[in-house]
Amino acid sequence: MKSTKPNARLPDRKLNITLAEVAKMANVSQITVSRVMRNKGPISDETRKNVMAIVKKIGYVPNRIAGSLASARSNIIGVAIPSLSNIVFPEVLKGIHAALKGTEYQPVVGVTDYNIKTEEAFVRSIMAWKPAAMIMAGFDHTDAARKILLQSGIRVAELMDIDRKPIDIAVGLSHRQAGYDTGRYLTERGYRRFGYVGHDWFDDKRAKTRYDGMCQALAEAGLSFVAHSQFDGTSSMAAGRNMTAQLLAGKVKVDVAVYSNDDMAVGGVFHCLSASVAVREKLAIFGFNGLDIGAALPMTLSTLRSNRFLIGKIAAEKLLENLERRSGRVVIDTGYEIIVGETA
Amino acid sequence: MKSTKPNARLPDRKLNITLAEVAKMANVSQITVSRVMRNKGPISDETRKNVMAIVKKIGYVPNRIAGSLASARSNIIGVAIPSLSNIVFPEVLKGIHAALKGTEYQPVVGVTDYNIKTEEAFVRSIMAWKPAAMIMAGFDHTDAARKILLQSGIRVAELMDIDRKPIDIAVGLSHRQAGYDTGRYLTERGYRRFGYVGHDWFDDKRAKTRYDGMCQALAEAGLSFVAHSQFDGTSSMAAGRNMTAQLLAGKVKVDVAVYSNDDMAVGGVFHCLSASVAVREKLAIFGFNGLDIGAALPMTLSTLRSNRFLIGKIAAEKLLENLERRSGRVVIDTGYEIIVGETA
DNA sequence: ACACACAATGGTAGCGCTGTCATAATTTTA
DNA sequence: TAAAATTATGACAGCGCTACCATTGTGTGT
Repeated sequence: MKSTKPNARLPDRKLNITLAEVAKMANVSQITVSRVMRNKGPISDETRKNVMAIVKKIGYVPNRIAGSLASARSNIIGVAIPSLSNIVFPEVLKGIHAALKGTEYQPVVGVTDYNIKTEEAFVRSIMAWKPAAMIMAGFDHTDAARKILLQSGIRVAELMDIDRKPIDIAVGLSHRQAGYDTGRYLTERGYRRFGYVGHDWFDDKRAKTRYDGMCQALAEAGLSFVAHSQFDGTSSMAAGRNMTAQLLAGKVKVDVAVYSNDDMAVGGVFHCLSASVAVREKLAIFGFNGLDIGAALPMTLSTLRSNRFLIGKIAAEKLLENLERRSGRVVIDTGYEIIVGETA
Repeated sequence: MKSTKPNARLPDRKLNITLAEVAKMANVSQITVSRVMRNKGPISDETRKNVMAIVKKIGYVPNRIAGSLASARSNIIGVAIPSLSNIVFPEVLKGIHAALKGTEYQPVVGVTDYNIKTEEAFVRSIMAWKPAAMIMAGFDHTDAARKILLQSGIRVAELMDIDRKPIDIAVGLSHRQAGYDTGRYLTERGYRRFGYVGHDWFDDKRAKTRYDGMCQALAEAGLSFVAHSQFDGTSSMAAGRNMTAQLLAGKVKVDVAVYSNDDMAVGGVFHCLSASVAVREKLAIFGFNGLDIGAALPMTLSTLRSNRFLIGKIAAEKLLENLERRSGRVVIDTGYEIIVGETA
């Protein structure tokens, strides 16, 4: 025994109870125990009861690694999300967990930090576990990652928007349409001098798509954004506050500010509250996402609800519904809804 | 060939490239390829280059399931958290991901919905994957779960507080002490008539512990809470708003409200803003957690920073530092810090 | 009474990899 | 220059389970 080696195999390998031992104790074959554990194939009630009694007694836990190797399938579902900081993604995760609860499937989450190279590494690493399916939040992948996903043959759901062509399944909403509807809503309410308060579009292409949609709606009304205040980083309430201050300090006067999302918009409300700018009378505010905080604010936030929980839930359900990849692509629109609040 | 069987084994099993094929193509043995892939053992530069070229060429991805079975160890780290709704837990997850980034380990997250039976089911299910370690957010487990964790022999980190005795490693802060310090801070600032605004303690024992700590500090100053407004559910800004309204509507007048956490406290600030109650002059507000929103508010929130990210990060680092369970228990205090804001 | 279905069980051969030990070729040391 | 150490590689036997096929017994229809 070399003392330099930190560990030979598992500590006290013998402690691991195996199928074979259960089988011996129950006086049946291994395959019978296997069938009992998996509830598969015909087993007499008596045999089942005997086997289960022994399983309980000695605390046998099947080794899924061995099982997966033998059956060439695992109960793992890979989930790649860009960030955990933006509350939106934990909510998607919640939906996924909700759909997977009670099933045998386990989500394995990778955080990509908005980096498609990191995402590719995650995809590679998870593929080594022969996952049953994959969920990707977003449509930006490296060519290599896309190829791996395509060739794997397993189902792949790409979440958040439906404005781009998916590998297999897309679940989300049309951000272009959402932006367009936001523009329509605000022009119909009589706003004319539009300002945009946003965050970095590089990592958040969807914010850009919404912006484009809004521009279209404004153009149709003979309008356009007259001022921009864009933060060079990820969205946050603090950024929303600062960028709003900047927008209002500019020479061009605006009567409504459209924000890249609710975090930024809430920051805008906070700025107005502390700078005594009358929200709506002096500056109307419109967000995106429909976070809970919007409804708790001193004045409820006008925004557009994206159904993040639903996106995750439906995606996972759709995957489980049919784990074999079918021929055509599937696009599921989870929709959205304008929340008429007091700020716009 | 029976057409009733949906699939024999994996669809097109032949497409799965194995070690053996790489070995054959490279004219070396399987074990040599294995060593190249794992960067383990002595391999000549030439062999390595040859093998890697073929791996790249045919897109070989090692099957970790087979590897784990053979080596009796996996790179999975189980993570049990009670919820994804409370932003605190995604932040812990962030810390865990940060620590695991660049290592071979993959966290597998289970959400328990504050239910220890659900937690136990997750522990069982994850144990079937022979995880390298476990991270549990919280100390409440069923006896069965505790037994499984104890007997597994793997390292187990229990997060969030250090007021209770851990199975193996505890990482967090003393909520009792944090509560006590909150009490001291506020009494020293001259507040005398204390109100408590909280949420359900059943799922959140730590909130109760903080409350107890505060009571002790108040008692030492000859004081005590004169009013309570407790919400029968999980914390939220909306609940904080309503409960604050209720507190102020009560007969007993208070000059400071201590909240069970920042979500509730922010709700309190919102109520004051919309009901024109002068924060601090009429009602001082103190939270717990130190969320980002507190700093973005029209008036910065006085609160106590718990280092959630750090808790997750340190826990994961500590586990990796030594994956064999040692003799004694380890307790790591990640500390906290009172944030002196404008609300108290 | 006989073929035929079907329920209940078992034998066997892997799944794709890694641990262990063995071997051959080289270099270093005394 | 022989012996020891080191480097580079390979053979082989599993890891613990499940797919596949085979085998036995029991009831059913005609």
